[in-house]
Amino acid sequence: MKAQIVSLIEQALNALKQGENWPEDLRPQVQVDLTRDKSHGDLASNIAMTLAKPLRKSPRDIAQQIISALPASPMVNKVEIAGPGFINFYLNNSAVASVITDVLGQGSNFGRSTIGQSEKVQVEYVSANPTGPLHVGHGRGAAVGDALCRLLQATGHDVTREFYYNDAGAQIDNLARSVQARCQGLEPDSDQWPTDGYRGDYIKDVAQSYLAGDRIDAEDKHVTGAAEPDNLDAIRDFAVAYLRREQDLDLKAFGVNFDVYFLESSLYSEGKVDEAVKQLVENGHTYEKDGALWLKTTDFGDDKDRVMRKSEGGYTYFVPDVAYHLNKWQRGFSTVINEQGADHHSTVTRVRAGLQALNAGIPEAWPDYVLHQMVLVMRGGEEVKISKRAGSYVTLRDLIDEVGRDATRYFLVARAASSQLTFDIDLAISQSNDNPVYYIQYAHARVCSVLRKLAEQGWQWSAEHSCDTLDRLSEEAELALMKRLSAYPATVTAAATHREPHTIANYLRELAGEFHSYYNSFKMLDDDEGLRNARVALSVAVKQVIANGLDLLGVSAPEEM
RNA sequence: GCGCCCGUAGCUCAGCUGGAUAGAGUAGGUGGCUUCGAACCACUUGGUCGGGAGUUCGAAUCUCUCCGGGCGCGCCA
Repeated sequence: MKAQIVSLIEQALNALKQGENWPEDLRPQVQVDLTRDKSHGDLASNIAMTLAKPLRKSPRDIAQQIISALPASPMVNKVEIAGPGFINFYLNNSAVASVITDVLGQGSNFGRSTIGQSEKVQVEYVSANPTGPLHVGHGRGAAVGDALCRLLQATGHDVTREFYYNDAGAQIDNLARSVQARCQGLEPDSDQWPTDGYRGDYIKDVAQSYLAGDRIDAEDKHVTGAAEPDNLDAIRDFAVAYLRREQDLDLKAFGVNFDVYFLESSLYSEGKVDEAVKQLVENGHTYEKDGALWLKTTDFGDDKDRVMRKSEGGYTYFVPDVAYHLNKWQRGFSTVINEQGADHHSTVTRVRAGLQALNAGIPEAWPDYVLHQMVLVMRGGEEVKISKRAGSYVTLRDLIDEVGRDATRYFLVARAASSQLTFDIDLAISQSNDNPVYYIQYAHARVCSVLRKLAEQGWQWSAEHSCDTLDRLSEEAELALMKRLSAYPATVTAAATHREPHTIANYLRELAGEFHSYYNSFKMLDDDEGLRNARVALSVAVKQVIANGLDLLGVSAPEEM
């Protein structure tokens, strides 16, 4: 209905443009918003105020001209000028109620759109190295990244979900030596414990499994333990596969899946790293200094140049990173979104600089980044430090087990990624009934309950027939609910374009709140058949939109609780 | 010192590309189940939107500058 009002205003403006001598280049953007206060009507536009300066007239005069030029519309009851020059539109009830017909007709497709035009988009998220179980920070990345993917799919993008991990290099060597030490019966506090070794108890589990000769089946790796404590290579392969499998299980329990697992080692084995380096050297953006090879990232906005090849001969991590992103570009992803922890934000400039230096026609601001800030974990009133090496640790699986999958996902995705997040485990566990996610789910379950009750009473209801009775919905609460429902599609597209899945959580909270309030004030299953059918239709529409929205967040919509 | 993020009610946080009297949860207070599920609702207490300056019809929102907190600033990833 918003689009129709915008169209009416545009027609009025075009008419005015003929009569008046408006500047040619004046192309006003018509903005129409749902009003916050019902005394301001249903929809309002600030167009007159934005035109005041270029036209050198008072906003209220312009508003009056626009109103006079507005074409008649069956959905508009009244138009008023208010305040400094707002144009307020009052809609008739049937125009507002048409959203119910839309929701019931479109079902799970309500809110979905094709604005993405099947653009190939890749989202890389989690991308944890296989050196330990996933922790809360990874959980936030998983929740945000997955919700982003769902949003992009809902808006018509062709989405690929990708997980990149480092299965070679110094960290993996540390891992292998740590497992080996456990195989030899060493404890982390031993003098002989490897420097920078991983001290967590899970290392002991890996060692035991290796010595037992277990077979490990991870998503992309299958390894049998060689049971030889001296064979560091075998231990390395086994440990990586073991921890990859653990992460797979964590992600599966969290309801997060990937299309592609990309191994850093493949970039080396397929010569992609050497190719990228060669290209960078040929393009003249590198130089030798102190026995190392440097990339002049300062040519592309970095504050200092970066070492590509260390004096000992190995590449620094960002070289395979650049090769990896070149590979993404070559795979045809016009948009790539990297969801990462903000502690790695320094890679953004570096990767982009490397890609520019390749001179491969990649846009300067490519790829996109969504960076989430740190998660502060509270337990027993104290902050739990996350340290893999120390082994003090809140794993994602602990959270799922203790708090529940739905609540964990909701908590981690309900806040803006740019804000730090305090996850109070005690609160999430002990007061789990006051959890906002249950509040939303409860609204859904309530409608399901109403439908069960309806059937028990022997009453019939169908979406098709109820549409004739929607004019019975005239209570303030009902009109407000319907307006809220009609705002859903725009909420979805905005969340997708701005990459802000948390706005869906906000929307659902408000929708659920309005529904609970409505439910407590009015009887759904009224004896009056017309009124009853109309109210049930509204309730079912609310249930549908809650289900659609929760699905975007990866949270379930239970029929009973 | 430089870069990024944050600073809104006691606490945790929303406030869409600037819009009409700043919102929610939680905590505190008072009420509401013989009636569709009380995991709910109604009312109520509580804020110089960190400070200051600027941009304009209008700023929590944009710009600048201070103050405070987080995270980065490796020939680690």
